[in-house]
Amino acid sequence: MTNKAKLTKFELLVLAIIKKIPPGRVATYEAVARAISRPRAVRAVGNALHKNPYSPQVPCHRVVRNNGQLGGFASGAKKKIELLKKEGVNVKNGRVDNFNEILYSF
DNA sequence: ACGGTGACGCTCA
DNA sequence: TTGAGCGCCACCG
Repeated sequence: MTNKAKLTKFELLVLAIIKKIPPGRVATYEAVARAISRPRAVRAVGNALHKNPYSPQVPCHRVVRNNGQLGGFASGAKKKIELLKKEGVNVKNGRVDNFNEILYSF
C-alpha cells in the first residue's frame, strides 16, 4: 500500500486486523478492539475506520456491530450491504443474516 | 492543552 | 422490545 497518509499506530493496527478478515465473513468492532489489546477502544476503532484511507484494500464493510447490525458506513450503508451480499453475506433489514455463523475470530 | 466528536457497547426505564 | 443515557478510547481543530 503506497500510502502517504500519516496514520497512528492505533489506526494501522486496526486496518491490519481488518485486512485479515476473509471474504464471506464478518467481524465485530469489539473483536477488533480486543485484537489490538484495547477492548475498550471500540469507539476509537470505529473512528479509525471512518477515516480509513483504504477502501477495497481494507474490507471495512466486513466489520459490523457486536449486535449483528451493520452499524454505519462512510460510503453509504446501502453500498456496504451490497458488497457483503456479493461475498455471500446476506443482510436483512440492516442486520447480518447468520451473523453468529459467519462471524470471524482473530 | 482543551473540548468536542464519532462506523460502539452496556444498562436502565 | 424499543428508546434514551452514560462510559470508553482515540482523533481533530
